[in-house]
Amino acid sequence: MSGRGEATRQQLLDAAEGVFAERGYARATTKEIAKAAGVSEGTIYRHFADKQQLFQAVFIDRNAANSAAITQLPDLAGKKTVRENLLFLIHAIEDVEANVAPLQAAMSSDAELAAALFSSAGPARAEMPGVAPLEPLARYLEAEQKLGRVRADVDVARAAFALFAIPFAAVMTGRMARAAGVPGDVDMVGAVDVVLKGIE
Amino acid sequence: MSGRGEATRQQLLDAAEGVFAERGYARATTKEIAKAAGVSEGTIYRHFADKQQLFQAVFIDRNAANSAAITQLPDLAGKKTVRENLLFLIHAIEDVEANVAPLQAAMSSDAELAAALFSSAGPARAEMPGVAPLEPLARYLEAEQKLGRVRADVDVARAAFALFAIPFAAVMTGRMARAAGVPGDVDMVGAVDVVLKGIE
Amino acid sequence: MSGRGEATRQQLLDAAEGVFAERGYARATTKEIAKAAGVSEGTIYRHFADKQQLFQAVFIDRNAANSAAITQLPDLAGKKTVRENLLFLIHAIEDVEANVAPLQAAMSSDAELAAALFSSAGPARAEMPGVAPLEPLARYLEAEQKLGRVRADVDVARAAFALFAIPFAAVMTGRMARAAGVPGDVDMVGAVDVVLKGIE
Amino acid sequence: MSGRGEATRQQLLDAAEGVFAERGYARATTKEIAKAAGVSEGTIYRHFADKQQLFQAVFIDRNAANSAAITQLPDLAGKKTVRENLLFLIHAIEDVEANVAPLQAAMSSDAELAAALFSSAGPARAEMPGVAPLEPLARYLEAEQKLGRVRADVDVARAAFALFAIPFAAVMTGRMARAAGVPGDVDMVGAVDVVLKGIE
DNA sequence: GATGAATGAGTATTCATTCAT
DNA sequence: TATGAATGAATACTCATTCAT
Repeated sequence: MSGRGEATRQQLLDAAEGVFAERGYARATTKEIAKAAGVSEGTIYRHFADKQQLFQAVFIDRNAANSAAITQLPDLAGKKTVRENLLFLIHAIEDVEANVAPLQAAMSSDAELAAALFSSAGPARAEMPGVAPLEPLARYLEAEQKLGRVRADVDVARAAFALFAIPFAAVMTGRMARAAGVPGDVDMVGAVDVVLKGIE
Repeated sequence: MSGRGEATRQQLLDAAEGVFAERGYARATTKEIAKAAGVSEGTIYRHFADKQQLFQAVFIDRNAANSAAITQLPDLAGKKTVRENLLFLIHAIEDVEANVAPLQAAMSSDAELAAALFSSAGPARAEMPGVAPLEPLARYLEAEQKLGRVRADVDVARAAFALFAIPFAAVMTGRMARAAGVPGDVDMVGAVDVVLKGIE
Repeated sequence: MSGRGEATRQQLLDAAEGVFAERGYARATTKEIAKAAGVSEGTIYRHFADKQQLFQAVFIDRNAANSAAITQLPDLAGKKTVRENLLFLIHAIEDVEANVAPLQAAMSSDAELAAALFSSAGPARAEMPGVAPLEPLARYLEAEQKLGRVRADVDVARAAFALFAIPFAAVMTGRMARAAGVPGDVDMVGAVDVVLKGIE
Repeated sequence: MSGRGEATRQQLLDAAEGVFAERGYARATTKEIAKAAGVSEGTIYRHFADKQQLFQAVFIDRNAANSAAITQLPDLAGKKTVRENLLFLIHAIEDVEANVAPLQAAMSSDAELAAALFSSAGPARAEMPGVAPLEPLARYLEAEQKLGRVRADVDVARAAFALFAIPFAAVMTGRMARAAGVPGDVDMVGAVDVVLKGIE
């Protein structure tokens, strides 16, 4: 809320996000982050207790922005076609995952880091970054079910997972493929259409 | 003729797999790996040029065993029911992913590592660990399609991805959830049933 | 403005010179150098990119001081006697060589080090440490030749080498003898007198 | 004197000389020496107590061969011209120094190594490798002096050093120059001629 | 005698973190 | 607040040496 201090904090968060995403948590050095933020190394420690706290801050920050975007999506129910809405949703999830994936990867390859991050306040599963979109997706399907645009015998939770899995897997395998230097494009739309047939 | 040396190599591969999975690539120290293998640190370098090569060896080793198991699964076509076969396949994929996931995570959080690993002999996407099951799955669906047990208008490649995404996402999110100390069980069977409805 | 940092750098240069001279390049450990300089090991790398650059810095530093002393000696021509001047020169060269010899030894026993040191900016032979005194010596003889105090038929370059070789060999063999625990004194003055007879 | 054992010992000495000369003592690894000798690493220790003893053996071996060549040179006195004989001598010394120089450099840059080498039996200065040629050279001059071909007022010891210094310095500076990638040719003959003028 | 697998002490270098200015 | 010099613990890797076969 104040001037100088808050500004550098934001610079640090932005710089850190980029470096963490590019290099991974372990390979990201405080030196590089400081340089990217245009501040001295010592300055990091005036704003964050240590590297882990900086990571956590980035993670929370990014996730807040993303989940805000997704949470209000169930309102689409009833408008346009189900297919259009679902494709919209799927791409939204893809964006979210693409944003969080690098941070997630860093976390999931480092048990200690993950544990430390969630140790104090074990978050509800719904709030867990990366899985967060599941809930709004289920609620959207439920809404459409009430409107009769989704079959009554569909288990919305299961269906939500089947749909969510598509952009999730697409982003993850895409990352790996790119890292390996292989073209990793996936036809998400086609895959969603398959699932759609079982739902509508 | 392959006595002492080969045995040590195996011990190292086994120990390394565990440590890499637990700590991630960067946090895994050669010291810890050597200790877990019950050998001295120097011994690692008699068997592997460096840490990266050790990781690569573990990765290839594990993946070879796993993909062997999956590749011969398309033969199931025509036997039992499609649902039984698919559930069997999905669980097989789950096993594979569960095995490779930790190494994958280690890799995908470290772009440089991944690049180095696949740089020399860029593998075809089909051989890429983690995505390898996609191909056999598609071939299985194709076989069933010819037998009339899968709808003719289904794009088998897209459907395969939709199915593959389920155990893939289940394993990955499960790992993350466990790391975060949250119960992360997913009803894979239910999700597969949703997709099945669009296929059969 | 050049306070703390510059002081530490000087301490490091001084300490490193001693350790390199005593132990040779390879046997000189960064640990010992740091200890001798009264700083931590990490500090070395804040001032020098690596051990080799530290050595190079020491080498250049020492040589700069020494060659400055010698370069202005040709001005002696015409004053005192030729013999007095030459003996003065010869002792000056002895001092220079005594200073540079340990570093030279460290270098000449390590071809890769030497190559690396001079690779980028291949210096002219005249500037090469250890041989640097040759040129001023030749110029002094030339000046005396014009004054008629050195025979006209003397090739000054050759004569300079014959004279230069005396303190050079004296210092080098002296070092070796001392290392071997043998008294290695050489009568440089007598040797110079022999050469003088062929010149005057 | 026996078959296999003695042969491998010689192979090791030859290989070691090459590697020591090329890499210097510290940079020379037992692995590389063993490979160059075409034997296994362990074999070295069947023939030499440790790396230092191997170095010592090489050093003594090489020096014995060289000094044998030089010791019998004083017999030249009276034959041909003094200049021809001296040039012949100077080139012989050059050869000796060229052979021993790398080993010498290794030694003189490593006080501990030198001390260890000469610790047990402190050799007389005359036997000290690298300075060994001084004595025969002095004796040759003395012989010529008696024959009246060298001036009576010349101090043969001093003159010997002045002459010896020329090939010594030529070889040493030549090594350094070559290492630095600079052409380091020296006109030894011209330098000797200068000294000759003071002697004949 | 010879091998080569195993050792473990040692080395240069990195990097998160601290602290005087 | 910010700096950047200093730290020191940690790390991957090397290499002379040992020893069972």
